[in-house]
Amino acid sequence: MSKRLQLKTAEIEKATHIEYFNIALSVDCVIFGYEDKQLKVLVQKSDLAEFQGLYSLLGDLVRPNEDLDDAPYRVLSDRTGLRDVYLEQVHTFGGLNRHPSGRVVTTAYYSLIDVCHHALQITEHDVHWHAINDLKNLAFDHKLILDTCLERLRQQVMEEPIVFNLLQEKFSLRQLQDLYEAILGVELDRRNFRKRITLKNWLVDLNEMEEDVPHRPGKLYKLRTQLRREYRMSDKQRMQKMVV
Amino acid sequence: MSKRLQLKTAEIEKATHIEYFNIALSVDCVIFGYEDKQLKVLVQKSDLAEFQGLYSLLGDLVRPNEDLDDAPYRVLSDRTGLRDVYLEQVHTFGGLNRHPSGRVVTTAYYSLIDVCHHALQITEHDVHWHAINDLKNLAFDHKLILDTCLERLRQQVMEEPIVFNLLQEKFSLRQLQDLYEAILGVELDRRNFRKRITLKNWLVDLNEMEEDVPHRPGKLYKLRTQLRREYRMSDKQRMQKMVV
DNA sequence: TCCTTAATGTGTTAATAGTACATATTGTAC
DNA sequence: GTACAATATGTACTATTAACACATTAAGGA
Repeated sequence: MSKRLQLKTAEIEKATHIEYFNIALSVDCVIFGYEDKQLKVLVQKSDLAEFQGLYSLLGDLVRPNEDLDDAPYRVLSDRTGLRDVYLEQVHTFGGLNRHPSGRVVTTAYYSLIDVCHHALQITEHDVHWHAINDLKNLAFDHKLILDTCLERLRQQVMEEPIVFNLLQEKFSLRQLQDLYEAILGVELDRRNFRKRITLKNWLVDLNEMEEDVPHRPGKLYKLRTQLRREYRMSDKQRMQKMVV
Repeated sequence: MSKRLQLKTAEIEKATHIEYFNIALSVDCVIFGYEDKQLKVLVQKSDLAEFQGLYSLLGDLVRPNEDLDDAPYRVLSDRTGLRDVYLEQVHTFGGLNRHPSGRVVTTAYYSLIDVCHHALQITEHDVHWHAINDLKNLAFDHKLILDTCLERLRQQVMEEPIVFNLLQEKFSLRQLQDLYEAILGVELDRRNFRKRITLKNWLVDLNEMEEDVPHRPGKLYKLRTQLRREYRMSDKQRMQKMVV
């Protein structure tokens, strides 16, 4: 696509003059994981002098021939090796000075992935998991982006069966409750938690037991196959399905 | 800002080569109004041949030196004369072929304004209110944008006191219920509705009565002054307040 | 003036969801 | 086999939601 493309609308005709195309568009991914009873996020060392010593989220510029919603999918695929991840667009941040190198507007997505997934491979040595609670500062406005995504995640976990993307296929109710507590940052009553979960009818009892635990083993469950399919899809895939 | 700006990060250094800056960024506003017991939206005739006869939302390209969240505010101000409107960012649409003239990514906002506001002036002759229920097609992907914003509005009306932006200062409970019904598209029980509203403690009884109605007049209420201030602010203003 | 009409204004009950809390059971480890 | 620690389950209380019926007030016409 050339910058001298055939512009047809009045509003776009002005663009060539004032160089409207001088805004770059990026995506930033808040990639959540769950490990050691802690909610974690994938970060990397910032490569900007301004932010020396700070971590930043994983992101990239959107390519000229790339659908916006494909970009975070590509970032996930490139940096973690994972495909078919859960992805959700959250907010677009367009402050004038959010990027020290120029005008970059970024769309934030959050993703939920299984830290133990066999296909997960983090090759870049400076990319690593970091507990949410220990992150006070991030490069750019990435702390704001993280907080915004975390808030959205907290809103959604009680309504939609999405947290299972953070767990392995089989899990006990205790593990599930630990996860919810890590996400919400509160302690939950075990009996009421079990009641709420069973009421939602999301789970299937596998009639299997935990193994190699230093206490009485709990029953194992998995997410209903139907729901597992539905909530492993990216935003874009879901939207396409809605249209169909 | 020159296109030859000092790029510092690796990811942005690639930009100059591949012409990443060839993506234009726009905002589109779903401006809701309420009239004749119907939820309406401000639309205008599309000026593109491809969409002849179709309406489109009000939008504009984001200016190089303009904060993203300021752009819809400017659109509102330019096209309706209104300032201090309620504005909420909803979603960013970045499909490859959503704009026939080139690559334009758009961030959608919805706004709630009072159709009877004294400062409201729609000067452009092709801009007008259109009932939501009669709109089957819009230019571009604007029908999808409208639907997405409407869905978000429906999610929010029961939680936050925002619908009052659509009404004049004084209103009866019947008028308020009609408005909720128009937004949600369902009929509500009068007694349960009144109970829910009074429980939320949003309203102040003005000890005044409706006048010039062809039936028994109802009591008039207004939104608490505190809330009225809080929920008349734009997204950006609220976020700034949160930081402070 | 009185009666009809149409809308406002309020209360009760049943069902459902949510919260607080106690006891029995099972497997591990000593 | 006994102490321990975690699983598993039930019950009473409260709050919220949903369904539903009747009295009251003003307008308008006979």
